[in-house]
Amino acid sequence: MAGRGTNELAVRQRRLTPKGRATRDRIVSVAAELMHEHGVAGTSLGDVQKAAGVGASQVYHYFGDKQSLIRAVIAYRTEAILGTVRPHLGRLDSMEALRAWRDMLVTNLRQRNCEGGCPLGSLVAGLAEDFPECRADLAGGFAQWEAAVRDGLEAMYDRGDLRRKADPARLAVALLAAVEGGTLLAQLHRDPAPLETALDEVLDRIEDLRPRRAQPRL
Amino acid sequence: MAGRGTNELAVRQRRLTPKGRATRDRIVSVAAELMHEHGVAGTSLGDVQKAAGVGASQVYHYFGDKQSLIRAVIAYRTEAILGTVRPHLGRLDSMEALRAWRDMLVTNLRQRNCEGGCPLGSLVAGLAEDFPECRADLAGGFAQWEAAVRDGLEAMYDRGDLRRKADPARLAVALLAAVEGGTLLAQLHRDPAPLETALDEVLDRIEDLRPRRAQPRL
DNA sequence: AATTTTTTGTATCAGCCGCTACAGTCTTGC
DNA sequence: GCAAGACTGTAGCGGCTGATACAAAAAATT
Repeated sequence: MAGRGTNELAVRQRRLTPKGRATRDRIVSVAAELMHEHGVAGTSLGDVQKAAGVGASQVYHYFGDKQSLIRAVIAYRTEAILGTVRPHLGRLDSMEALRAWRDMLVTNLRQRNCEGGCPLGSLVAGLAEDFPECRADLAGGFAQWEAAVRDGLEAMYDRGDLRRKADPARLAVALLAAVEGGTLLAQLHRDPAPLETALDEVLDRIEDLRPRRAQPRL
Repeated sequence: MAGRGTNELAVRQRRLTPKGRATRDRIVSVAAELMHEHGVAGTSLGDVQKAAGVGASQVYHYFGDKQSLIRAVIAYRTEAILGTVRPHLGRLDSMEALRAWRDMLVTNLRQRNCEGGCPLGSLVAGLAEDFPECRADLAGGFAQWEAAVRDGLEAMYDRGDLRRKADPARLAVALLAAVEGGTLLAQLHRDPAPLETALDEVLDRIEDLRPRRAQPRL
C-alpha cells in the first residue's frame, strides 16, 4: 500500500540530546508494550502518543513513519530476549542451565498472566506479509536467538554430554519452536501448562540423548 | 459447542436461501483468507467486501458486526483443521500415520510459500486480548484438535506401541506446540525446514518411546 | 549573547474505519 | 398471483488513521 523506500537514515543519524534519547526510548518502550498486547495493526500511533505522553510531532520526529517505529520495537525486543539468554544464565550448556531457562520462561509468562504471547513471536503474524523489511528484522532476531541456544547445545556436544547422533542445530530449532508454540497455546488457554509441557518434552529428549555410560575424561 | 454470548442467534437462525448461504459462505471464505494473510486487525470489512464482490449491507446482513464474522472465520478454520486430522488419515494411531500427517502439514505450508502461518494459530496474536469471546472460540478449536491427536496416541498406548512411561496427553501438547512454533519459524524464514525439524524431533521422541524389545530387529 | 539545532505543542488534512439507513430486487410460501 | 420476507446496492455518518505544517520553547554550540 504505502511507499516502501524508508529514508529513516536521515532521521536516525541526528544528534540526540539526553532528553531526546529519553523521549525516544519511552516511545519505543510504550509502543512495544502496546503492540505486545494489541498486536501491531491494533496499535495506533495515537494510542502510543497518549500512553507515552507525547505529541504527534515527537513520534514523527524520532521515527519517520510507523514502519520505522515497528522496526525499533523489534530491535528493542530482540535485545531484551538476547539479554535473557546470553549473560543471565551464563550459557545454556548444561541440563541444569536449560531447566533453569525453562523455569524463567514459564515464570515470565505467568507473571504476565499468559497475556500477549511471546514478545517477539507475537509480532510475526500479520506483520510478515505486509512489511517485508520487518519480517527480515524479525528473522534476524530469531536467528540470533537460535544461535545462542545452539551454541550452548554445541558446547554440550563438544564436551561429550550428548551422543554423536544428537544434532545440536536441530535441537535448537526444536527448542525455539517449543517456546513459540507452547507460549501460543499458553496464551490461548490462559495457562502456562502447555509451555511447560512442550519445553519439558524437548528437554527430556535432550536428556535422553546423553551418553549411556560415564563420559571418559577430557 | 459451548460459549455463545452475543445476540447473533437472531441473525444466525434466519432462514437462508441457497443463494444467501452461498453468499454467506463466500464472505467467510474470503475473510478467512484475508485475515490469514494480513491478520485480523489488518483486514477491514471494506477489503472483505471488495474481495468477495458484495456490498456493505450483505456483510452486516449475515453477520451483525465484525466480531461475529471473526467467530465465523474461526469456526470455518477449526472445521477445516479437524477435517485434515480426523477422516483424511483415518486416525493418527501409528508412526506411519504420524509421519504422513507431518508430510501433509509440510506440503500444505510449502504450497502456500510459507505465508500466513497456521490458519488457526495466526489468529491468536492480538486477537486474544481484544476479543475474549474469540479467544474462547479459538481455545475450543485447539482443544478439539488436541483431543484428536491425543486420541491417536492413546490408541497406540493402549495397543502397547508406547511404553508405560509415555504420556499421550503430554505428547499431544508437544506435537501441537511443534506445529505452531515450527510453522511460525517457517513463516518467518520463508522455509519449511523449521517445521520439519520441530515435528521430526517430537516424532523421533515418540518413536524412541516405543517398547524396547520389539524394535531392535531390522 | 547570538545563533544554530534539537525538542515539543497544536492544528489540520485526506482517507479509511466500522456501522447504519433505506430503498430496491429477487425468492419463497401460500 | 401475491404478500412476506430474504437478498442486494447506494449513500452516508461520526470517529479514527497515518501523516504533515508550522511555530514556539529549550538546549547546545559558537
